Amino acid sequence: MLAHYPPPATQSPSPLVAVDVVIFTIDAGALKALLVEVRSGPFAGRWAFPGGRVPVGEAPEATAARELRAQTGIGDLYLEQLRTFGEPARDPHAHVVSVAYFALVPGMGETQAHHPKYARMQWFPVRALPSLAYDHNAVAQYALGRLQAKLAYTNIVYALLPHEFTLGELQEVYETIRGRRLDRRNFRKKILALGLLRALRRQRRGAHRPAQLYAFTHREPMNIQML
Amino acid sequence: MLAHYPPPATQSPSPLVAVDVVIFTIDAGALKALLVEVRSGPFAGRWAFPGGRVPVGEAPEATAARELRAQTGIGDLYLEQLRTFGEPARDPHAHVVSVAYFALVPGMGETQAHHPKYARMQWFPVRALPSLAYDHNAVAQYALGRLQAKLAYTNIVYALLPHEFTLGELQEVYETIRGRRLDRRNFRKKILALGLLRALRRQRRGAHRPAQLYAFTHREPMNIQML
DNA sequence: GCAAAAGTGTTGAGATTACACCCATGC
DNA sequence: GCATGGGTGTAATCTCAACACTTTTGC
Repeated sequence: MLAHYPPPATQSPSPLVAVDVVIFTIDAGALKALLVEVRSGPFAGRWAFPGGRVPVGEAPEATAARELRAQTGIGDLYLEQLRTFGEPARDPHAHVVSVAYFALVPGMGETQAHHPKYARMQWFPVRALPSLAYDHNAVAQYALGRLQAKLAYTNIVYALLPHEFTLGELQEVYETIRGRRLDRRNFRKKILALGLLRALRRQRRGAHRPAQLYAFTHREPMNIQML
Repeated sequence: MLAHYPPPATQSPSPLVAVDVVIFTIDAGALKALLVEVRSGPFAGRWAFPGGRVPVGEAPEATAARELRAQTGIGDLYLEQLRTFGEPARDPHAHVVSVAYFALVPGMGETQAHHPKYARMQWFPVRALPSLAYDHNAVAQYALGRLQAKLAYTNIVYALLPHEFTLGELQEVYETIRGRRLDRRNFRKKILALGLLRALRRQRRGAHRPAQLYAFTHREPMNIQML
């Protein structure tokens, strides 16, 4: 778009611009985040959140979505800006100002894609992350705080759940992220009173008594007092 | 710090990095923001939030604090990151990724400093801002939303008030920012019950009945359910 | 029949709202 | 004396938290 403006060689040097994406999912009753192994540089061999450089002419959010799709195959997800991390020392190789994003994908994404930049890719439980490259442990902590906070006053849980789910599964997501148990009767009263769910005509059959299936009436982010 | 790493001429070009600072204050019973007049470029003559380029080796937050002090003389203030705006089209001159900050200064700062980059500097009522340069109207809207939200669950009002103040003045700040009237008795009960204030031994004398003066017990940001 | 998850109401405590009158001062 | 903002309490309502038993199914 702005290609007719040449790179500003005459201007004073600027830090590099990058994005990092913290992708959360719920898997096996645990909150997990996707990490990739850094292949080269001072942090080679360490785990980090997926990301990449922002080229001139592309919005950082577009870079985040594009890199995510390229590296993981994940296309449809909830993506919001988290915070920008710009300490000069966060990357010893160069001063990189990184816009961190925060993404949610529903249960088990089959993310087995590959990317030349990274050796491996794996979901890690958020409560037990390894020592990460760059300042990514701080990024992870910030992202978890944001997720916990937004769970209370928005409806973004929808992005962590498949299209149909039981109230038990929904409650389990809340309990997993907030890290404490909730009363089942109070939870159901509250969530149903909000009118965000519609009961489907189907039930989930499992090892025990069948459970009513529900779906969200709206699958866009809304501000609502949930908990 | 990282001066021994030369500017990455070998790397692909990166957007420029800048900061913009939305400074709020309460003045004459109105919420105001500080704007400067852009002197050159496509937006010459328009108003914008103060800001500047982030040099290699400096954290964006440090740039924001430094520019603010240089341009306005304001040194001691509340400063937090707001959000990063990086749409390529936001600045027609070049792709500038700008980290926006959000600052609060207590009543009437005597900010009459000058800076060669800007012609004029002036406080504008936030509810009646002119058409701003870049995407700064969107930045303003985002900042106002953040201020309103944080007023409800933190104690950051302290940064908008002088060291001593009356409960009436405190309530007026809340009413100004939230844009609606509050019940005086309920407000006082609530705010005093939080234990964030201590009554001083002095009173404010004015045109009418003298009012008890209060001060905050803590002047650091804390998360607390205020309203 | 038994283990395991689903489903369902009531009560008490605390928080929030609504509301009206007297007080101290400057002019 | 009057206009103006300061100061104070109570009752009704709503919200939130605590709490136990029955149902349905697979095995």
